[in-house]
Amino acid sequence: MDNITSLFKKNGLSITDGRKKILSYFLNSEGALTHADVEKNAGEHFDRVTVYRTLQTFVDKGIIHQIPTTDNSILYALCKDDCGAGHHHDDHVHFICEECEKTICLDGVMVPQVKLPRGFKPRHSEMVVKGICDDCK
Amino acid sequence: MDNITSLFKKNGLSITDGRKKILSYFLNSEGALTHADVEKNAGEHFDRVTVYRTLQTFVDKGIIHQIPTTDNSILYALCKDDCGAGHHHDDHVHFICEECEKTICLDGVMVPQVKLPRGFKPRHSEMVVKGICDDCK
DNA sequence: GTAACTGCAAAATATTTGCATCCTT
DNA sequence: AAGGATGCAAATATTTTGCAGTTAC
Repeated sequence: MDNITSLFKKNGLSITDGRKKILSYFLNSEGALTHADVEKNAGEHFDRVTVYRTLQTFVDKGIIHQIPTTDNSILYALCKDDCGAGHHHDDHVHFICEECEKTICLDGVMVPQVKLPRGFKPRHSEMVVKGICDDCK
Repeated sequence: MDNITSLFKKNGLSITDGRKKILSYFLNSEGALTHADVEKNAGEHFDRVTVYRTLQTFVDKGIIHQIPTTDNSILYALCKDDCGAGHHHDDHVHFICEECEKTICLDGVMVPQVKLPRGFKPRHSEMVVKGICDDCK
């Protein structure tokens, strides 16, 4: 039983051809992908709706996570091994380079907790840092 | 000639009623707003298209900037240099209530510094926390 | 008067939902 | 066989574009 299969099993997902191909695409790309990338390049034609549902399922199960962007296209990237359904505790800081415009996952930099005023219940925190990345400096 | 007028002048923009009202809304909110916020709450009804174009113009001129989120809703906030003297609207955390959909500026909660990997130069940090606000809890 | 701005209509895109069919277990 | 997954069609929602009328300078 390969990695992909066991990952699906672990999350209670049926092992289907489409899911295997889409996840393989992420593993082989080692980077963030858009919905359009998946729809066009995941190896065969997948219905647009199937891609929406598959990506959402992967996000829900903690297999991939979303990276915020300012251009109306959400990026998706693989999560670290220890993510599970509901708890993306690899919630890390994202860095946007103002030079090359690339968005980079700073996997080693966790979003810090902040103390909120009385009565505020946090559910999800996001932190985006803009500046100049290592390649462009 | 007030702040708003001179700011538009400085950027070569015509001084129109709509732009003044939308920018005033940002100044009075002192925080991040979505397209929908502007369309609904900027003081009068603005055409959806006008809001798109106005926000884009402000971004292009460096009057406001975009804060990416993962839910397909871009946040817009005033840029530092254009805030009133001594006011640094961008340094605090923004809270978005998932119940009432309001965006709240937590003026007392500063965005924490994070330690970035070698070679990364931060210029600007944003932090957005989503959850349930004091009113909706 | 001219160029820039706005609003309406409509086109183009993107996302969600319902349902019938097919596949996994 | 049962429940989940997929694909198609269609309903919604979002964003962009074209153009004619209006406003700022």
